[in-house]
Amino acid sequence: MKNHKQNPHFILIGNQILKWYGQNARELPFRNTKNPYNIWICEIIFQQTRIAQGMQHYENFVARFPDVKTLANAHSDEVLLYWKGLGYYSRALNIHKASHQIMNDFGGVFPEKYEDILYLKGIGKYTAAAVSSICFGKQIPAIDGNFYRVLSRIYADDFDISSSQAYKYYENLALEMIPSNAAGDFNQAMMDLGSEVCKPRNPLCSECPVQENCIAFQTGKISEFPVKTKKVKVESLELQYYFVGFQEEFLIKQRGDDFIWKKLFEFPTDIPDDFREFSINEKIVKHKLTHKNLVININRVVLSSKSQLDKFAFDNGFSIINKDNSQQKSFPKPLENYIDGL
DNA sequence: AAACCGGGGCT
DNA sequence: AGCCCAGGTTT
Repeated sequence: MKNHKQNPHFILIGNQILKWYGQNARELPFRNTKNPYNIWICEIIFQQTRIAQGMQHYENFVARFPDVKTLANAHSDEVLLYWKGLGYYSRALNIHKASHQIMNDFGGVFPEKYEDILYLKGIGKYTAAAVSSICFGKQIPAIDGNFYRVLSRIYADDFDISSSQAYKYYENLALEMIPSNAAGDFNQAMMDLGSEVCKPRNPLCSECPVQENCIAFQTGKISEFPVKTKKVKVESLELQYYFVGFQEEFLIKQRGDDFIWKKLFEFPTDIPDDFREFSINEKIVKHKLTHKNLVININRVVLSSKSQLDKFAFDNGFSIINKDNSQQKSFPKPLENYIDGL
């Protein structure tokens, strides 16, 4: 690995990026506050999630849960409901757990120490650094995908950014680069530069404040960086569901917190043998996740009376929900689509 | 250190 | 069809 500490320009680069940010910062709702609660929520929502995709969720979430206490007092099912469609549902459950940690371990006040923030569920080094720098002025770099991409291009680093060494490497580099007393703005500058200019594809190098110092650009090799060798394995999987309904009501059950779709609601995955002969395979839905290609068989069991539905639910531990109330539960996307199409 | 995890948007 | 995204947790 190269040693950039001998590069006399890295402080200059940090200042160039910060100056660019002063003139080109995106106007985002959470840029108007340094309230750690709001910054925390937005950082979690925007983990692995595009700004445009998560913006409405952020607005809805902080409107319903404006502070730690409100969040801690809510039921986890309602927190999940506000997460519907975002994916990585562990994030919602962890936010809820962390709100309890803040109430119990920090007297309901969001902690200011980096180590305390890192201790909270769902907060790793990136998020702890982001909150620390933005809300509390700590001189800590928040290393995210944008950071890797921008710096790997500037220095034409050809080592794998998904390797565990990359974090330490860029953390050390960033510490030399952050303008003093401006870590929060610098970290956000890297996010904006990475998403608006130094984009994964078709970067706008003509608008880049560090174009002259970017080795990848100067050597015409922008498209070769960052180097990422990790390949995503995609597994095919078949799921069975039985839609058991009568008139406007049907059966649901809450998932466990293992596998996918943690704590979301779904249809029965199995039914007693004597009902299977009355089920028809109504629909096959294909659903792509990042790591799994799902084939979902939705079988339908039509019952002949309300009392039959009630007995079915009681005997097998299912809950009954009315189609009109299904919006109040959080279903996986393909099941939500099925319900909407009823 | 490496594997795993949802969904949407983009090319 | 593959890649990416304001990463964290588990093994």
